[in-house]
Amino acid sequence: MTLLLSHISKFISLTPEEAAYFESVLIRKKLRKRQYLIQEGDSVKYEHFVTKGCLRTYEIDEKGQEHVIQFAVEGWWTGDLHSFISGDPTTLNIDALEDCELEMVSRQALEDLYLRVPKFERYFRILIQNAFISTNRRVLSIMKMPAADRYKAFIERYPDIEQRVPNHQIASYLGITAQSLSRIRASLWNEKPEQSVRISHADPPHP
Amino acid sequence: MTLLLSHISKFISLTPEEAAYFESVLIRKKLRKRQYLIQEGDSVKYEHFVTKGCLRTYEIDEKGQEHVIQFAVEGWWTGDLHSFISGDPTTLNIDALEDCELEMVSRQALEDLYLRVPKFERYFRILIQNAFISTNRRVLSIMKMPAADRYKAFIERYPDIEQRVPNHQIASYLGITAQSLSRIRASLWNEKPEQSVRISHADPPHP
DNA sequence: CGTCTATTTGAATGTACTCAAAAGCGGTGG
DNA sequence: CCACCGCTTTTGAGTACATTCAAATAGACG
Repeated sequence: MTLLLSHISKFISLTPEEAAYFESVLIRKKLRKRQYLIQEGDSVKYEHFVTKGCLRTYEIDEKGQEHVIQFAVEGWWTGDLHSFISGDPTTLNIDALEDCELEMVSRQALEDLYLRVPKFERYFRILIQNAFISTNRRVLSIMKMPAADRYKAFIERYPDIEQRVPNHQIASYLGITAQSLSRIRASLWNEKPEQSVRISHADPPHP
Repeated sequence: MTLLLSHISKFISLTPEEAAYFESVLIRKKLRKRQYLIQEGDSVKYEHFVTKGCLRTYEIDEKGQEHVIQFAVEGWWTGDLHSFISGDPTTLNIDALEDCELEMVSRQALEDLYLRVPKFERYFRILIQNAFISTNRRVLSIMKMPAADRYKAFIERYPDIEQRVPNHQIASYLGITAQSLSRIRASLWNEKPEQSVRISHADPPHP
């Protein structure tokens, strides 16, 4: 069974026919590292499920600053729901941090799917519900935790992502600069020196 | 037609029977100012639609600091989706800022409703979708805007709420202290003195 | 009126930022 | 294979914005 179908089956159960129908509307796509999936100004036509690789969603503000909104790895959906639904041009960019493989559903296919297999309405409701809950948590964590704690929480929660994504992008996700993150990491070194040797040749910085 | 039904009819259309069935599962509730709707530790049994009044959702951190997550006025849903769905005890508090009237749906009633009138699955999917999109925007605005701009954006977007809610709670919603908000407001005074007298008669700006 | 809460203001502190530059790492082409 | 180039990470110094603590003023409500 594909990664996507097994993901779906955690929430709803499909007959073989329903599963086959669903698979028939999917579009597959490969992306090379650094390629864009979506660029600012596009009208977003698909929602994307990641079967392989890692992507990031970010926005660029007036000052040219990038703000990372989301990382997506295997088993995650990504895209821009707002543009996907409204058809408005997106303000977001999504690009591949690694070579990627995606399964995509178009708006039309999804609407048809909702009518033909209403269970999918439930599947996506639950997905979005979970996404909503976790975004809410993120708002709270930005408001109530200092940056260092947010970083610790991040590596706790997404240890896999932390390994695959450059620090300055994690910094952006956390809402701080790369420099600040670097200093935070340095201060964690002193705090718990045991954990510092995890990767390999990483010596504690030394003045 | 009730406020709730007219809200629903913006997204799905119901037959009179479906509407009647829906209304039959609703529970009405009144709340006096300062009363709790939900308290930390509760297992949340209902989602609540506000037909009258104004409520706030907040969390208290280890240091005893309150963090306002949401305000809800007429036409909004409020509650704790996470606890509502999982049954876990909530970490949130919701209380009434004014005397309130609510319509409530229980988890069981909602599940039954989904089965009997699957269109509701769509209604709530769309609701949550919108909530998700706007929370995402909030994350971005916290990350990329200074507090003063966030405040300006807030009063633009929710002029009604701004009138009804004490400043220190707006400050909390914005993720800043009441003192900081007070200084921000003072600085807006100098910046655009014309707007400061909005309520009474408009004098030509004059330093 | 008096009490309680909300708002404002001041002064000192702190956290994260900007600007700038050095060091580290990785990929590419000669 | 190595030298070079570009990008990432680190470090330093000075700055800005928001915080804390404290106290005064202003409003609301009984």
